[in-house]
Amino acid sequence: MRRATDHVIAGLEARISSGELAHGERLPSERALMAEFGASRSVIREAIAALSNRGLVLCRPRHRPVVRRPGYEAVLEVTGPAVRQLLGTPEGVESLFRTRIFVERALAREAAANARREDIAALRQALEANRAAVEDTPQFYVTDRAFHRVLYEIPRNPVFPAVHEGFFNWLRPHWVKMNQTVAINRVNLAAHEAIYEAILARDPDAAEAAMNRHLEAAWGFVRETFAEAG
Amino acid sequence: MRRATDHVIAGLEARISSGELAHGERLPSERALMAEFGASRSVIREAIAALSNRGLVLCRPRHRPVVRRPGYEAVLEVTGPAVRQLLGTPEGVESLFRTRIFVERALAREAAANARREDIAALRQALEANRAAVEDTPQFYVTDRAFHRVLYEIPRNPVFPAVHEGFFNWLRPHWVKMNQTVAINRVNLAAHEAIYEAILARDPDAAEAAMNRHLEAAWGFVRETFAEAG
DNA sequence: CACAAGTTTTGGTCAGATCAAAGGATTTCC
DNA sequence: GGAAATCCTTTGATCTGACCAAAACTTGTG
Repeated sequence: MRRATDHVIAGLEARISSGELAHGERLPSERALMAEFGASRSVIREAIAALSNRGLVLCRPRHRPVVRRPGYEAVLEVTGPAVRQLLGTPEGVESLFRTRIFVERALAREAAANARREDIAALRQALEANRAAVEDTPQFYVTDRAFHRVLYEIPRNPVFPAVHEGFFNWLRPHWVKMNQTVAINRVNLAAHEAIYEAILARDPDAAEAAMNRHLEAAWGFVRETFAEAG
Repeated sequence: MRRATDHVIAGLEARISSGELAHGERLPSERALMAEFGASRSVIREAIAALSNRGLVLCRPRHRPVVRRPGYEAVLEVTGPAVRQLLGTPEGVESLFRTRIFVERALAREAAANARREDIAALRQALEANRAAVEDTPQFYVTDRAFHRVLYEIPRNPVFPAVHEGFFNWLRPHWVKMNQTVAINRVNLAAHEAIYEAILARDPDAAEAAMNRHLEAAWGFVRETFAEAG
């Protein structure tokens, strides 16, 4: 039992993945599509909504939907609303943060074992940006994020940068609520330095341990904020 | 700029998370909802579709939507269609498989370091099921999956079992296409034994290495199948 | 050539109607 | 009495046609 909507979805999906509808191009108007597929606007509209939820088109209210090349970022973006549901509860936040810790410990190990020369250069550059921004809390957040980003790029697997985006976007609300101070920035800077040193020394165990200390401490800060906020 | 649909979505979300609409209960009929929210069926329908995409309700064609408690499985399920888009390309499959390898290497290490007595018992039980099913290929697939599942449960973080579901469901089509033979089953069984031994010996490095060999070999089998299929 | 005003297109929403499947309620039959 | 077949109401899926306000496009003007 197929719904008419499914037919339209399949048709549009085909036209997108065949490249007939190119990335960045606007979708035909709803009325044009109803002529093309011989369906009413209801089903066209429903199909477009479905494509939007699959990350194939980007919909803004009152604007023509825009075709997007499916990518890992799109997947994470689509996942956003569902994840936010889970972040309503403290346990949800903790689960997600601990997942992040798990991933980044492994990333630190991976970096120590396999980082190339250019990776290490990128890491050092990010570290210097940290140092330069240590007095400027908002800017430090940006460079902090960039430092971790480098680690997600080292495996050269496009899934990881997308996961990085996901973690940071989902957890940001809980992060900015935190009391960010220059003192904490210094702690984090020192932690980054330790991680960098361990990676430079090609010592996976030390890198993992340093990352673990860093993120467990960060989690402690976040949890404190929770406790205060009640 | 708010759309009427957003209002209905918010209203239903509230009624769900407040428990007024309990898990497993059926949503009111579309006609009832349009009376309640003073909106036309179009917006009600669009709102329900949106909730479905957020994993808050489960929709089957021609059936009344059913309320679901938001959970990590729901998130992964919602992500499914988008991920499947990416799996259309061989690079997509490889990225996802390598992500799995990355995660399970870390899980093996984690297990060796922190598995409790009951975890190890579960692992041994799963391993024995592997042994018993080694001649029965379809059954071996089931027990194979169960063995890996145990590893995802060891960190006691609800995100991981959901990720396990995701990996297996997404990759299953590429797995079943593979030439599964008793010979391959034996290879995998031996690999599982090696992983188990390393975890039992509390040797993270050996556990990670064993897992790595296991999954790289598996990836080799999958890739061969690709090459044959063209 | 840029910018403002006017016109057409188009997404968001509504109202009302049809149809076939789902879900009960009812009756039939062992 | 309980399982199975049958009837009837509800309800999801789809269609038609319409209206409005915001976008997108066109045109006139400085």
